[in-house]
Amino acid sequence: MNTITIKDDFDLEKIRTSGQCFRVKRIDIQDADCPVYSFIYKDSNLEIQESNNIKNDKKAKHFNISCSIKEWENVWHNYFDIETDYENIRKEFKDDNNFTDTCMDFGKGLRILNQDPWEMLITFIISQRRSMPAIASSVEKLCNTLGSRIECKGAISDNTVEFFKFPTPEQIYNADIKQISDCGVGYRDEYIKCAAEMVISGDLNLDAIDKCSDEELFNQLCRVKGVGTKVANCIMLFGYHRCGRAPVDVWIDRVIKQDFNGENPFPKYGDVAGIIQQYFFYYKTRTRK
DNA sequence: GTCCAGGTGAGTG
DNA sequence: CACTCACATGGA
Repeated sequence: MNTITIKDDFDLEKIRTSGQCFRVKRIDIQDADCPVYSFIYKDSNLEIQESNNIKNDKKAKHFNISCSIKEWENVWHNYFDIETDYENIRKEFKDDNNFTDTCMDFGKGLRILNQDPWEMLITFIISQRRSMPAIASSVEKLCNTLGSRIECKGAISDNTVEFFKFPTPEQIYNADIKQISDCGVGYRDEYIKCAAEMVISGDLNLDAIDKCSDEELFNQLCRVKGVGTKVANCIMLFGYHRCGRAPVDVWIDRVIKQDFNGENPFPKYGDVAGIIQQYFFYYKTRTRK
């Protein structure tokens, strides 16, 4: 176990409930000040726990992590988007209006994660017309049924933990359609299998399109059945870190109508529109106002 | 039972 | 282009 220090603009509980990641687990440990959070990225599993032992620094937080410092730097530092200065972004748009200020204050500590594009593609195909808990449930079933099992040692919560990787395109394509359907994905089962076929055949190269412009990347993603404007923007924001993209779902639609007089505010946020959107989304879904 | 959820594809005008 | 409608399922 190792210890790291991060600027006080990083909140694990907010990230877990922010609606961009659906496999983060919170493990409440008896007699511990802070819960342990478990994250998965490709083959890697991270357990991370805020440490309350060192409380002398107000501008920084300290965390115990299950991985090596090297793995933190190689994988998780980028995953959590540590290099981006969110405080500076919030400062830039402060006093824009009351609502924006409230949301940015409320959501301090959120990050836009750098997640696996393939996982984002399937996860957000599943997401349409579903609640966040329902999405999480389907994704977990998909992993547990079709994904490869991994055992890793040196965790915080226990000596060894097991987890399931997100299923590969091959694992999904080779699965019986009923296995996919049994994950509770409804009519989206065919979309999921289709997407896997496109990736396996090379028709859609998820690595190569990382180099594309926003417009071209958007168009490529929309070629997949079940991927429309909103889902494509989610994949771009959470899988390709295109922070100028602001997905408009039912919640953000309410923000535009209720809090901006029906006028879409996102164009004026430019290349951080997706980040501002995330503050709005988090506030709206948490408070349900 | 009813209503809603991080919407989209297909059909029509 | 804009508009309508069906769509499977689970949680509140």
